[in-house]
Amino acid sequence: MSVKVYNTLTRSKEEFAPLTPGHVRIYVCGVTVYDLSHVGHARSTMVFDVIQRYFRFKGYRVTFVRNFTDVDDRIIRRANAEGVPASELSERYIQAFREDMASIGVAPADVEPKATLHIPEMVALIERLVAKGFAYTVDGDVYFEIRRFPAYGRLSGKNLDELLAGARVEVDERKRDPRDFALWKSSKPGEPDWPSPWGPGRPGWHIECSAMATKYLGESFDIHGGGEDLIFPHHECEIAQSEADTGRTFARYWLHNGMVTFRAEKMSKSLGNVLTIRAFVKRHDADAFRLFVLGTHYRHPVDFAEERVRDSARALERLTRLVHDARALGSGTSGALPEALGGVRARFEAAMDDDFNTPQALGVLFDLARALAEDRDRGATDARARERFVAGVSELVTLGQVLGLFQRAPDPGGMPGAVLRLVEERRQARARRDWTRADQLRDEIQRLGWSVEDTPSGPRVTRKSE
RNA sequence: GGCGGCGUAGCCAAGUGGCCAAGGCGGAGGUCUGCAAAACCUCUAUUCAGCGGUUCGAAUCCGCUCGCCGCCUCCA
Repeated sequence: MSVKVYNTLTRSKEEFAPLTPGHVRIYVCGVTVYDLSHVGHARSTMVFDVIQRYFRFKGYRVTFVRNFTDVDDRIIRRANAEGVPASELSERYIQAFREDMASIGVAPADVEPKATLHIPEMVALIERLVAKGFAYTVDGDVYFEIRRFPAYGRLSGKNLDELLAGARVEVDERKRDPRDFALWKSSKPGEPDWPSPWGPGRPGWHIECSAMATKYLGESFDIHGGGEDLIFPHHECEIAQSEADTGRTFARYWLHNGMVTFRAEKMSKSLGNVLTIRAFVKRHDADAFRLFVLGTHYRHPVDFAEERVRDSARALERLTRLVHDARALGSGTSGALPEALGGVRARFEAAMDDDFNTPQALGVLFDLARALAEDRDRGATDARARERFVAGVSELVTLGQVLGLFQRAPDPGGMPGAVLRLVEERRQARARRDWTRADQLRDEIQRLGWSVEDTPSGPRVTRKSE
């Protein structure tokens, strides 16, 4: 079965077929590194992480590029405010981004290019656009001339006249058309700059993605992704720059994720309603966040709420218990998947093939989980149920990992000796039916931040969440 | 104002023309258990914002109304 993707360009679901059979090339707009990333960035990055994982699962070779935009007004402003070079500031937040993404189980991209390391490519592209008559120079600035590219507005569905009527475009008399956008900006005092044929300056916002995508994926490639807030102007401008230059289709499928909102408003720096990934991870489990994010289709908005993440954590607990229980039974199985599980993968793939319908795919996993729990409980007396259980959990883990779940190794212990001793003492107390002492010990263990549950196979000790 | 989208059970969320409207959380009852917790089982929307239309048949298509959001300005 082939994958269907919703293409913003055509506003419809299309059958996905890569330009090169068997090889998917994806470019996703990363972040502008001027501050810590928040859960909105996390969602976007995670969504494309899952898409990328799914293509690999389907057997495609994937080249996945996610850039860092490390030259920008906000970076410069902040760096100047802090009195550090812009490069130092952006490098700091690139590292922070990588740490944050690792903490929520997002895999690194195959290529993670930085804009400032691709200035020559950008300059060359701008030169070609000038030479071809798509761009013009004014006082050391270079602008893209929108009228020369009739398809401008197609991606975002903008009518060019209405764009003008909107009139929130800055008025700059030097531009031939107020809607023209900057490819190159001449440097001002206190700004980093690079040499160019038009004098020292820095690249405009959109040009870096055109240059880097082409460098790593070719003039024409398969998927370009990003948040839906990038559709206009960013992606619109990328298309104009790249296609004006090459005369070829830039990206063939444009995928956009919905925003994370907070109390129904878009989470963004300017509204001041952001929660950083860092702050988030202190309070919640990474997989719970993933379940929370993937529980909504990637194109729809997600309204962030701590209590909903906690709901996801409870749901996740059901899955992880199954995984732990299966590990306790040992992993040796006959490999052959019991027939009862045959439909699970097909249903999972059908959901994911349909524009990455992760909520539906998760539904399949929970259906599986229910069947597995039944088998587990019968496993004590029923060998076939037991075998089905172990094999089924292995399938659950396999499919869960396609969604990026279950990446962490099973808890290696890490239990303080004090807790360990109390647990053992309590076990002995229970053995001699000293319930008073046992309950005292349980309270003590809880005060240390752990909880004990008694199961037929002994006490189950876990770190207390919340 | 223009463009795009959303409104499904207490909460979250799939489903977009035809079996009983997925799944999760919560809730109720039950099993298990020294207790507790967890787990497991069963139940939990005659109904899909409202109104009208198309159709043998609509949550799903069309129209209108109401409410909400995103983009049009830096933004994942």
